[in-house]
Amino acid sequence: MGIQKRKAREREELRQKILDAAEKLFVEEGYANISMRKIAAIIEYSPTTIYSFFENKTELLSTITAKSYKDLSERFEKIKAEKIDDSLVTLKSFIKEYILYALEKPYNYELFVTLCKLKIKDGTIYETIGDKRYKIFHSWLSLIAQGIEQGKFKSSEPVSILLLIWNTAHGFIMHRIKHPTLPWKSDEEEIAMLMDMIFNGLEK
Amino acid sequence: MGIQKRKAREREELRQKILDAAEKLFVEEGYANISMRKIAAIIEYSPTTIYSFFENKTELLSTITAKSYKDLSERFEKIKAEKIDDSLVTLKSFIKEYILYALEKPYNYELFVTLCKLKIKDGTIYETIGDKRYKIFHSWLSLIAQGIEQGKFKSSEPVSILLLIWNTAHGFIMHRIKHPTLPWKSDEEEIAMLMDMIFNGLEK
Amino acid sequence: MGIQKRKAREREELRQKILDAAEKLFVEEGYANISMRKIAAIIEYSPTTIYSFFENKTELLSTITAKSYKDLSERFEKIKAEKIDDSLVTLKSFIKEYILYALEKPYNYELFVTLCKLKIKDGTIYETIGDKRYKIFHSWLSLIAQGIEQGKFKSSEPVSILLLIWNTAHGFIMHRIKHPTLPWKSDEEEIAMLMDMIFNGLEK
Amino acid sequence: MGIQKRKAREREELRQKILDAAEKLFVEEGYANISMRKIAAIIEYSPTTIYSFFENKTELLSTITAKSYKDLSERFEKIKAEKIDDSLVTLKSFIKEYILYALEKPYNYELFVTLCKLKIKDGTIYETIGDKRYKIFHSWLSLIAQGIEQGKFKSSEPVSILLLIWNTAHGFIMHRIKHPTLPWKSDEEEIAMLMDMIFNGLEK
DNA sequence: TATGAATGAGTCTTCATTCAT
DNA sequence: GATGAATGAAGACTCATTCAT
Repeated sequence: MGIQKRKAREREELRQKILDAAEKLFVEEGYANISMRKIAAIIEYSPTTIYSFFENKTELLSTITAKSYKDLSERFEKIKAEKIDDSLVTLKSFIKEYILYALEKPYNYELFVTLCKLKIKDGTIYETIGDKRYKIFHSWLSLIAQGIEQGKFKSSEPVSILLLIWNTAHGFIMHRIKHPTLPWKSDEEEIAMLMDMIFNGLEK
Repeated sequence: MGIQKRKAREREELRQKILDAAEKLFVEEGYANISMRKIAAIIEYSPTTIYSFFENKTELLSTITAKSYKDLSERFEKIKAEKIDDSLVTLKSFIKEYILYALEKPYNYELFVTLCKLKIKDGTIYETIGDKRYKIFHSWLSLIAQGIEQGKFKSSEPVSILLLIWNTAHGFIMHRIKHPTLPWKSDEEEIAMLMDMIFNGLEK
Repeated sequence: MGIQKRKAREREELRQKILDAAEKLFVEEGYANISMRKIAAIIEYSPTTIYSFFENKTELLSTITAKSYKDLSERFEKIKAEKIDDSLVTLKSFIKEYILYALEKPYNYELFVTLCKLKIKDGTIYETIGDKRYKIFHSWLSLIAQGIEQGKFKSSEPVSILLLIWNTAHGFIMHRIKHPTLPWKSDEEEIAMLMDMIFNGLEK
Repeated sequence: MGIQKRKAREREELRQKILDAAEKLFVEEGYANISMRKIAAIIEYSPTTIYSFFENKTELLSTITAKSYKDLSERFEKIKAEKIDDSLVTLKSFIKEYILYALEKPYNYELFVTLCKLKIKDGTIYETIGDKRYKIFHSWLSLIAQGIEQGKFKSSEPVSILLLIWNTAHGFIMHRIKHPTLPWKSDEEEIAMLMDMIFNGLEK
């Protein structure tokens, strides 16, 4: 039975190599320039082999996307696990983590932003990519709600506050990524300035 | 003479149809997926016809871009013409106009954002698309500098303030465009909330 | 009626301009790079205009070819007109003229060589381009025949002698044209050397 | 193993078919009119298939050319190997071989002649096709030099003699190929006549 | 008579995908 | 399970040619 196990393991490794190669291309040349041939060339297998793992290019790409999103999700799970009492402090670490992740893996962030569909209904936020559901902003929203209850915000509308924060973070991230030649300070400093503006603007 | 006029008009209309089709493709499939063939298919003419209007793909694309930017530029010229005394009031109308324009012509805005290259050197901002130079943010920057001199801002760094404002506006615009199903309030209200946050956050 | 005359003259001039432009392209960029568009651009008329003079590209090109050949023909007529007594002297001036013309208008020469069909039957030489018949080598052949009668050649076969001479001239011309960087002497000297070799080789 | 061998053979045959088709096009329509599509049509495969054998059109064409030249080269190596003492005798066999090869493989010869670039500097001859260097005429030149030293030629300029010989051979070859309906004698006889003319013309 | 407008076929090349093995 | 071979569709672009005016 050891043989079968090894085979399965090797196969899983090859699958991973494909995904890594695709992500590499994605990061280096952008979404539009991922080609099955190029992936095959990197892993030194024939293009056909890729098709034994993924139905077609679309499936491969959406697998990568899902992985990106999962990565981001997991980061947040870690923070949540730390269980900090102060709602705003926790919220701020979420935001910071979000921005840092985006700057670290800009292409993944762009993919996520491009493909994620959001809907908010009855104070609950639905986040879907393809068929899968996620819940990153869920925690943001409940932290904001807590903050409102504790009388910390000028506004009393959690959804509006969430959007203001999310939009603002996003704007910074995109410009930071797309205009690297602008005179940015260090990421730490930029994020601090941004946070200052946001929370000075929103807190009572 | 009437015949020639009509012909010229029809031709101009066709030219416009080409540009519209290209913009449509841009927004639906992204910059990389604009193809001469697809444009031709949309306008129901042969690809060759497009070449009777534009030298090549590059020229076509830069025409679209330049037009977007010119539109935006012109809006600002109008505001500037109104000559308001209070620097911050003027700045706010600029920002509002910027956002309103972007929401009104989202394709144009996206193109502009995608292709515009910015550089700031010695407190001057250089904005280039292809070979052409523009100067939209110029006025923002000097208004901010004025505001600083008048002791209105916490920070004394005009460039940082400019970037904070610009980023924030951009983040709102993109999300407002890309996630239309989110529970946005009216544009007026959203902009008001955004401005509140920004200026409460930045002003002394 | 002067008006009609003028119109006819203008039209003939335009036709000539087309041919000149085509020949220019032909000389500058080679047979393969003559395009109707380029011709039209040179004469500053629309491509369609050319079609009112020539059925199609093929007809235009064969017109040029015919003209080239006619040029060459006429040169020889001039020499013939000079009526020199000594058959070999006349033959030599023909050959020299042939080579000089070819070096002067190399593209025309190439066209002529490419398109001319030769047949020799019963000591008579038939030279055709398309449908037209010419008679350049006719005179060569009869001069050679005279030379043989006068006991000047080793061989007594006029056709073989003609071919030897023609081949040899052609080889020099083509290499002279195609390999301009080789260390050629002046055309005069090269031709003299060639003639020496040919006639020392063939004469008794 | 038999299967793999057969496959390899079939593939090699297909490769050869591509080269043959290209050569056919070259001769029928000229170098400029060889197109990947036309080749594909001749071999009844899709154009893409050709790209699995050759990187691009340039590589295909230079493969043909290189092959032509190599063929010719090898013939000469054989003669050289025979080491004959008399310089002029050897030279004559070289020339004869050159002509025979050209008549046997006229397409190859034409390609070689079309693409080979020659330069002579300081009595050395440089023969290049694309990037590659060859040395066919090298031996001719040194044999001629020997002949001069042995007082066999009227002229004492090896380069001029080489060119005279080469030009003359070329002229015969091209006409022999291009005008097959002329009343040529057998190749042997024609070559003999040509040699007679050349060497009677050049030798003391 | 001359042309502006339009096209279909062709140029090289790349790519996702399939199929027999 | 992996692949070599092959393809059809698409990419930008050029050109000879036609047709209505």
